[in-house]
Amino acid sequence: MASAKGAALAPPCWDDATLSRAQLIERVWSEGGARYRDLPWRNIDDPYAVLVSEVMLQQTQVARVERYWTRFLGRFPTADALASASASDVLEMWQGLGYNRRALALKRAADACAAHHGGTLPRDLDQLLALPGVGPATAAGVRAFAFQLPGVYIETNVRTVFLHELFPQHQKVADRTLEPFVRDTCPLGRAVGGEGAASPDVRDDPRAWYYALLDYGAYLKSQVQNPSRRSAHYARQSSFEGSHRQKRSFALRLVLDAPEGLSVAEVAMALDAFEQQQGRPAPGLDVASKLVDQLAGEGFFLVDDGLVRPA
DNA sequence: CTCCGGGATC
DNA sequence: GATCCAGGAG
Repeated sequence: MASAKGAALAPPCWDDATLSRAQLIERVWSEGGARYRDLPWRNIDDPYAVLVSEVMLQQTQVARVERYWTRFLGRFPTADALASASASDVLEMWQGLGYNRRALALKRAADACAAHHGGTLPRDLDQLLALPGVGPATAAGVRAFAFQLPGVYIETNVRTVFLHELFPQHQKVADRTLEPFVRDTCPLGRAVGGEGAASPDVRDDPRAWYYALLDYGAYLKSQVQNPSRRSAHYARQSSFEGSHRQKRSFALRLVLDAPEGLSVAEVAMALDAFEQQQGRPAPGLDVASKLVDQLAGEGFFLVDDGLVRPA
């Protein structure tokens, strides 16, 4: 008899699963529907606005994104508007949200949409994946939430539901293993290329389905120990205090506040003061210089003649 | 695989 | 103090 543990013994099909396909689908609609979150970026048909939400939500909690999304859309209402903005203006709007690279990537994605897609977003999966900062999850999210198209959308809440319901005793379950189940439960939506109103039945809508999955997953995590820890892709992250990441964020904040530009020496002095104030040794000029070069290389800063300015 | 932000929450 | 977060890129 097969052991219940180990990724190799994952149920290969529904027949071996702890729950039938119909049972799982019913449970998701029921549990997710009962805990529906009426978030501002839901049930909107603006693909750009959906993209902004998806990128903001990458590794970032819903409660934090709520405060940023509305403000960001007010300032950059369209992909063209974002493409026309300066990187520093975008980064300023992003401050406090975290993972500042996402802001640069999102602006570059808007640039690409303005240049190659007439200021709109493509529906095609591969064209979405070609956009900076858009991976499998974000692309599937845009397709489901903006275009109501079916697909495989796997992120932490979706993992939570499938791991909890279908792999309760398994460890290190890969997304590759979940994929067929996720694909097989997503409704197909209306016919490809179809026009007009969406199907009157919400249960045919991939958008409503994934909302239900997200809401059920988010709820589950408040009830049981995070099932996503049993994902093969789960990884703890190093602490933030005293990290290189923290120095990056400090340097970015510093330079954004100095549109006229700073010398590398001035950046080094500010960083030294910050570190010492935190009870840590001063990193010194060498570290600050490498930090500036790195951030400049990623497009955060412009450096000319030893002067560091916001990009 | 590691790196990337930053705050709420426990 | 740890833990987590609608992930993506190198």
